[in-house]
Amino acid sequence: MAQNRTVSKATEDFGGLRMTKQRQAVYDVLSDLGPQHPTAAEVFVTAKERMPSISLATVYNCLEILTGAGAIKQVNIDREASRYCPNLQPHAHFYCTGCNQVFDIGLERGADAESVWSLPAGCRVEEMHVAMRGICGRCPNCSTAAKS
Amino acid sequence: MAQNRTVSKATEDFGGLRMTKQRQAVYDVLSDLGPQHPTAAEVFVTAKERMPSISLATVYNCLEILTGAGAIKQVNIDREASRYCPNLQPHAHFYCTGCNQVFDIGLERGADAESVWSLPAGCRVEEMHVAMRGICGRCPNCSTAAKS
DNA sequence: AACCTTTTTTAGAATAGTTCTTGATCTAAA
DNA sequence: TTTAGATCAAGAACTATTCTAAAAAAGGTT
Repeated sequence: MAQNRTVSKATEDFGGLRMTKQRQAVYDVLSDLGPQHPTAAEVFVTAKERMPSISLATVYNCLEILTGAGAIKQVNIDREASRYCPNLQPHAHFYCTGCNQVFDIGLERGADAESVWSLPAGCRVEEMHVAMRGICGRCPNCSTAAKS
Repeated sequence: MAQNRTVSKATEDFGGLRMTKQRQAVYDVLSDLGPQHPTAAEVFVTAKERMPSISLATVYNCLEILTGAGAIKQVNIDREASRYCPNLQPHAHFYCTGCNQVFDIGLERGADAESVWSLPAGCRVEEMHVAMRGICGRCPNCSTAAKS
């Protein structure tokens, strides 16, 4: 996971953002836990193991700043706790109600998610969030459920 | 707005749901305020004008029950307060950061929102939420912003 | 109608996630 | 080294929502 990201992650520079120890730690935790799409509280637990002085408020602060700088993405599914993800490619999120996990879903080759929607003229989309909910069929629990 | 819905709204029957006075009131408020996508608190204000005894907890309860019965849809954009909408057609939501309003966006004729995403085999989507954020270009405020 | 059971409503307390506040600490520049 | 501004830590505060317990309403049965 995150193969070709690992090399550069420690030195990546996002729009003149000052990479403090805390921000780096939060970013690193996120890129290590990437596919798990951790919540702020989950990031905090792992970050605290590595840097015991870090506080939850700081984790929130860092996540917000990293999001604003475009280094990570905030993922909201329903009104559950926000999750964070270091995948900057355009992608959707699939929340599996069987195993309670969030998966990234890429675009089909050549497809464009925006064009299926009939946007009024003059409408300018700056951000698009696509979330699906269902059964992933990957885990034992889910593959049984998927058959029904 | 809601032209061909108005006639039937008072008598619509959603899966054997008991249509209590409160549920009817909440549903009516929602279908009157439809395009505004009101929050629970906003529904409460208008519902209370019509039925002064109604409580906020009941509004939440009714909205949940109506959502579960498929009579209305819950709309979540980022972590802002949930909004509710009586439009049952498949549609996306456009949140305009210029005028702070939410618009429904329909599918292009013949288009399918799911097929642009490369879902792993066995994955079964039960629900899909699409939210966009940007500038609508409809109001004076926004049409200026849209040009830049 | 009178009784019983179940559902719904109400009002307020409780909760969870997040944001805010304050003072301390760090950083970069002069 | 001093100074100004940015960042951090800890805990209080806030907000949307859910929970709880008791009262009220709605059905169903005699």
